[in-house]
Order: sequence, then structure tokens, then C-alpha cells
Amino acid sequence: MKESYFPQEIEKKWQKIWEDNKAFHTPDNSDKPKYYALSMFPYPSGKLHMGHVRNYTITDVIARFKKMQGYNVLHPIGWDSFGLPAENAAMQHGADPAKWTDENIAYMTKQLKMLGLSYDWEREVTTCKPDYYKWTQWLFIQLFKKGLAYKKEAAVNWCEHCGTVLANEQVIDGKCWRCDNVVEKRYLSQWFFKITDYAERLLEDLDKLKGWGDNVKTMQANWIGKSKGAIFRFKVKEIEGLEVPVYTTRPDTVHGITYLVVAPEYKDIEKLTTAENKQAVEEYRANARKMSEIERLSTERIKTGVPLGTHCINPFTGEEFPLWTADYALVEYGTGAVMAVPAHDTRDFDFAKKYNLPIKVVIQNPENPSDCKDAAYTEEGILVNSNEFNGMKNTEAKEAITQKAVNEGFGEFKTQYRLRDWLISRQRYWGAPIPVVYCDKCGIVPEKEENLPVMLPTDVDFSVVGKSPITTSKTFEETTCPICGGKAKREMDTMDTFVCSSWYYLRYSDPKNTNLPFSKELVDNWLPVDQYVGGIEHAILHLLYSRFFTKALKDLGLLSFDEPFKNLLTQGMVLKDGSKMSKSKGNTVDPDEIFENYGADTARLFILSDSPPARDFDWSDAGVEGCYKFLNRVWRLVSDNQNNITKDYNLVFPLTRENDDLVRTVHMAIKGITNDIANDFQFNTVISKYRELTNAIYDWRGKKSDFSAEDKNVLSFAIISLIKLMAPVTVHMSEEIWHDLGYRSSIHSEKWCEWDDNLAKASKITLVVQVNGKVKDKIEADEGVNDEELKAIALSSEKIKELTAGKEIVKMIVVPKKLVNIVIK
RNA sequence: GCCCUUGUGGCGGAAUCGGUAGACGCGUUGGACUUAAAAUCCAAUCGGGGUUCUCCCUCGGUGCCAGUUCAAGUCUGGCCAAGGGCACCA
Repeated sequence: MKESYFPQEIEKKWQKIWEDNKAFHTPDNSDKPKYYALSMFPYPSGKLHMGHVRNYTITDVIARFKKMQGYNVLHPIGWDSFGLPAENAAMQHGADPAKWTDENIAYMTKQLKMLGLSYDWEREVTTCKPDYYKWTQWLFIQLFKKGLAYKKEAAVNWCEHCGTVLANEQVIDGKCWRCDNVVEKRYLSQWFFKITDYAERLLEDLDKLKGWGDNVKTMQANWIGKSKGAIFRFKVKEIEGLEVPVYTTRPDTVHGITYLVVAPEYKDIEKLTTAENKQAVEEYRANARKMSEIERLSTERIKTGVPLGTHCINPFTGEEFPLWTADYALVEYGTGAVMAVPAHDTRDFDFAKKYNLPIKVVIQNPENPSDCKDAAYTEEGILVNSNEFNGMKNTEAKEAITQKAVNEGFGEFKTQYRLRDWLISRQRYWGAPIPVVYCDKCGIVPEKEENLPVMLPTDVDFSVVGKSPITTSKTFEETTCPICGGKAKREMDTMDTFVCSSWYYLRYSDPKNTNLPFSKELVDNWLPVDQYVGGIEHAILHLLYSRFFTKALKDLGLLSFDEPFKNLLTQGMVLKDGSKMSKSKGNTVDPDEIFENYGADTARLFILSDSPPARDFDWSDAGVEGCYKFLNRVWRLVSDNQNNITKDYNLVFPLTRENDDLVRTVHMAIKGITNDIANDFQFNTVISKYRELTNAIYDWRGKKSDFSAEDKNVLSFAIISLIKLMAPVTVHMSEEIWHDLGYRSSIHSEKWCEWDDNLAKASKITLVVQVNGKVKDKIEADEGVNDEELKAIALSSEKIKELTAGKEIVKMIVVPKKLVNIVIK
């Protein structure tokens, strides 16, 4: 064994051996129970960043730990390789997106291997390869046949910078999630997945996800946005047979309506506008169209609107009230029309104040009645001015009033969701083509399954501006109809990359299947994912889409489970000097440099050491240095003592006192480390326990001048246990030391260390003696003493005698083997 | 406005059940080794006060204010702050 630690040499050597031996290949058939550990797969952007390093290290340690615990572990990796950056590179540098992507994958693969990750490379999946996107297209067709994929004309989010539409989930604060440019509304015919059909199940099943954090679950619940209320239909006074339906969560306030608002884009708005009001309404609508989404949705903005000139009748009161249009009503939500009750809604109140509309109070707090002249009353209360409902609690009136509307035929109970259907078509080249053709005779027709994949054309011109490069292909658009065989045109849009990433974790179970995206047997065998690890930024997007896909594929009979990810760990960001690492701030740390200077084991150890995985992690050069020093310290511990370490050690009890203590310390470390990993993967405390154990062995060693046979056995036990406990983290160093100690097989196939509960505790206890809850003394006692003996020991302490002299002892509380509290008066 | 998460030394963070607050590390300070440096090792390190001063005693302390309890970082109620999510969603 070398005297000094040379990580670069060791790491290269073992990486090659593991690769040559296919050490991390996972068989489908095994007697062992399965465990599926998964990191969110990367976009091949070019180089790994520290966020990747953290993500993959966490999952790798979990995978290796579970393997040592006796599981058949599936730990795959792949590439989310469709998407705009490849296409932008093509446009800027004239590169071929496929080639650009391949080169990035090659480089990043090299980096992943340098990190010593235990991937089964035979299961690698790349979403931009035809053998993968064939099945993305096939799944699209299955969804289409089920009515879950459909095309419609709709107001959609358009990003001018990216030249494509976006899903609602990809618009953050009115801006594009990728380029941060302001998104505008356009009316376009686009492909959607009917995720709204699954709104209730997606919401309800969140309760099943015990292994997910509440933050992610509430984000999803908010996004789905379920609310319960009522639909009321109001007859229009001036137009026979025309009704305006509204959705409200406050049916209890229906007697307080003083006007009604429809969105500027409301479908019947032209019919509802009188000739005198037409010009003003048209102007208002034109203005609303021009406004950006951000401006329009700003809650800061003063509300505006114009009257339409027509009126509705409130069937509960017979009162007439005017119709207005105002852009605070949203066409996409509810019915696009709102009943306005200014007395009990702050938005309606502001609007009524501005336009001098009447305010009618119908809910009151009997203790402290308000006339609602200065502000809306939005709390609970008792109904007034509400005919037969007067005196009823408003919470009860909600149901009673809706029931009346149901009975009389002008309303119903209604549950409403905010979730909209998922817009999946993109006007871009580098994505999976939507496998659909347009035939003049047969209409919209899916491509025949045996013709899949619909290949991306390669004869395209990336220099075009203002349209998708795919439209420049001379071969792509013209095709024949799969039904009638006549001339037909292909769909020119490709799919959102989030479609590709919504099922990749299923493909890993059966990555080479050429007949199906995966066999039902294998997917049911491996899934659900036991531990998924990734960034919080996917809390809604990817995780919601994947849950939807799983449920839809279950309904299609392709698999048998309805949630894909049993446990989810959302790791925190990697920061430097308190802020997120980014190129623009110039505070990035290049993983390559760390590997080169310190080795992957140091990088792995450090990125796990300072913070629990879910929290943000502050990268510091001093911290890396500290971890490197620790590894050197461990190395020296072994190399300085190698003559006294034997792999065939044999502990014979009883041991001498000091040796007994060290053996107990090792057992405590095994127990503590195992429990810390089981308890939400607290790797930071795991690593502190590596250090404690190392310190304990050094202390023990410092007291020895020569070694007895027993000493050698105990030292061997301690050091070999330490190396094994560290193996999931410092994968190369542990393997090297293991072999230096004479073992032939890989440490990573070893069984995880076990502890004996009788030994995983100190032989002596420190009895804490409190008087009235304050610590007054600490006394060493034997581990086996009972409660009565502890009381006696406590009372025999000189200090305690002094403090209790002349006082009455009211009672004594004993915490077994720990503490005695003496209560005195 | 609503929802979620988090508040502990100079810093990152420990502390299964309510039972010794500050593990482990970083930083800092002092020391050993060395011609010197690097590396390594040893020691100290929450604050106030006291003292017979390398020992030791005492009071306070986990965002704030109350409460429950023999005992609260931990439980309950009410606040405050930071981060994140949603938001003219009727």
C-alpha cells in the first residue's frame, strides 16, 4: 500500500475495472427484492454543473447503500435530449443539432464516469434517438385513440423569442420559463393532452404520496386549484332565450348582485351589446387584446370596464342589474362571466366604487354590522336582505341557495379546477414529430403504427427566420393518407420535450424492447420508482405530467400502478458565496477541476457533508480542502497500521476495557450511520460519524505502543468497518484500501455492516442529576443499574446533598439510564 | 391576500420519545515539530458575572410573547422575519 493518497491514479484504475467487469449491470431476474433509485435525467447542455454532481451523488450513494443491504438495485441514466438549445446552437453556429447533442452526451458521459457513478449503462436511454421517440409517438397515438390527445383552436401562450407556443406550466410570471421573455396570447390551432380529465385523481392521489414533501404536494394541489361552488344562469332581459351563466364560490351572496361582468373575449359579448354601446365596447376589447398578460393580470392595476347596455334578471329577487365587460373577468376560467357582489368581494367593491354601482349588503356579522360603504365584508356571517334565507349562517346558505336554484332549474352545484389542458405542440424542429397527417378526405389521421417512427427530416435549413426549420424540408410534409392512400400532409409541429420526459423512467425497465415501449411484466416488476431525486423546479411541470402519463397508461392497460414515484427527494441548490451558481455571476465551480485537483471521492464527500440533501448547499473551497484532508487522514490511518491489520480478524470476548470501548464505538457508528441513511438520507450526519469513528480509532491508537493479538483483531475490525461504511460515498478509495488489505472481490458487493444492540451502547452511562429541572451534577454509573439504584446514586452525590439539605423532596423523576430529576420545595 | 417551508454560536449545521443545547466540520486564536515553509499534531473557542484563575462556581441563552410540564430547541396558542409557490381563478 502506498504511503500517500493519490486519488487520480486510484480513481482511473477502478473506473476502468468496473466498466470492464460491467460491475453495475442490473439483471431483471433476481432472488433479491428490487429497489429502483433514480435521478432526474439531464439535458445534454455540454458540461456537468455542481447541481448535477449533487443530484447524482445523492442517488448513487442511495443505490450503493441499498445494494450492500441486499437489494437488486436499478440505477439507470439517460438523456433528455430534445429541446431548444440544440436547435439554437444549430442556428447560431450552423451545427447539426443531432451532432451537437451527441458530442455533449459523449463529454458528459465521460464526466459521469469520472464521478464514479454506479449506473447500468446498458439501460441508457436517449430521447432524441428514433428507437426512443418511436415510442413517444406510439404513446401519442394511443392517447389520441382514447380521446386524450386532441387539436383545438385556443388562446395560447406564444413566446416570440423561442418562436413557439408554451404550456401554461411553462409560463412563469407571464414570462417564458426558458428565455424569460414576456409571453403573448395568440389564437392558434394546437395539440393538447386532456390532463383535465385527470384533475380529480391527480389531486386525490397526492394523499397516497407519503414519501413526498408537503411543499411539492401543496404546489401541485394549488396548481390543480379545485374549488366548489355553483353555476347560476341569468336570463337576459332584452334578448329572449339568451342566458348568461356564471360560476361562483359564494352562492350565499346571490341576493347581493348589483351587476354582472363578462370577459372581453366572452363568446356572446356582441349579442349582449346594444347599438349605442357598441363603439365603446369594441374599443375596450381591442385595448384588452393589445395588453400583455402581465399588465392585464396585475392586481395592482385599477380595474376598468364598460357597460354593454343590456341587463339580467336575478331569479332569486326579480331585480334587474346591468351587464358590463371588464378585463378582470377571465374567459378561460369558469364560464367567463362573474356575478358581482360588491358588498362581499373586494374586487367587485373596487369596481363598484369606481363606476358608482350600487352596493347591497346581504351578509352581516351580528356583533359588528358593517354597511360596506368603505370596504367589502368578506368574512362569515348571517344572511340579511335575502328573503327566506334571512338569519341563516352563510356557510349553510351556500348549499340551501344552490339547492333552490337546482330545484327551480336555473342552476347547479359545480366543482371547478384551475388546471388547463396541456398544450404539447411546438413550432420547432428538434423534437419528436407529432405522428399525424391531414387528409382532405379523411381529416386528422394518426400515422400507422407500423410506419413509426415518423423520422425527423435532415434536409432542413436552420437559417430561416420566423418559422420552424422543419418547414424547409422538401421531403417531410408530403405524404400519403394511412386510411385512403391519397395525398396528405404531415403535421409540422413537434412535441414538447416534457412529453418525452413523462415516460423515460418506464423505459429503463425494458430499454431495448422493439415491440412495445416496455413490457407490462417488466414495468410492473421495477416500478414504481422507490426513490426519485431531483430539483424542486420540477415540482409542477415534470412531476405533474409524469403522474398524468402514469394514470393514463394505466387506464390504457399498459401498466398496473397509478403513481410513478413512491418517494421523492427534492435536493436544494448548490450555492457559492450565498447565491446560486451561474455563469453570469461568475461564481461557478467546474467539476472537472475538482476531479483533477482532489479526485471524485473528495467531491462526493464534500457535496454530501455540510447540509442535509433537501437544503441549499454552500460550496466553499475551504470545505473541499477539509474533506480532502480527512481522506488523507483515513488513508494514513490504514497505511500507518497496515502491519497490524488482518482481514481474518476474530474478536474474542470479553475484551480489555479500552478495546471493549472501541468495539462499542464501532457498533454505535454502524447503527447511527444506518439509521441516518434510513431517516431521509441525512448524509451530513453520516459523514460526521465517519469523522467521529476515525477520531476514536486515532485516539485508541495513540495509547498503544505495541500490539497484542487482541489489539490487532480489534483494530482490524474497526478499520475494515470504517472502510465499508464509507464505501457508498468514497467509492474508489474504499475499493483500493479493501484490495490493499488482501480482499479479492469488490467492496461494493459486500454485505452492509451489522450491529449488535448490546454492543451499540457505552459500557458506562453518565447519569445527569437535575434539581428542579436544572442540571446540577453528572455521575458516571454502570450501564446495568435500575431506576432505584439511580435514585440512590443521585442522592449520594455531595453536591446534591448540599442543595437538598433542609428542603423537602417532593418527588423524583427517573429517565432510565439517563437522568434523575429531584423536585424540592 | 392564500398556501408551504425555514428561523439554534462568527459560519455550515447536530440534538429518535419532551430529558446534559451547540455533535461533527469550517473559521479564528495559541502552541508543538521545522533553519524556514508546507503538511501534520495538540489545545481553546455561546454570552454575562464571580472566583481561591490550566481547576471551578453562577446566571442567561435555540426569532418574539404567553401557556402546558418535574423538565420545552422539541408540545399548544398568538405574533414576527426570511425563502418559495399560487394569485383580479369570482
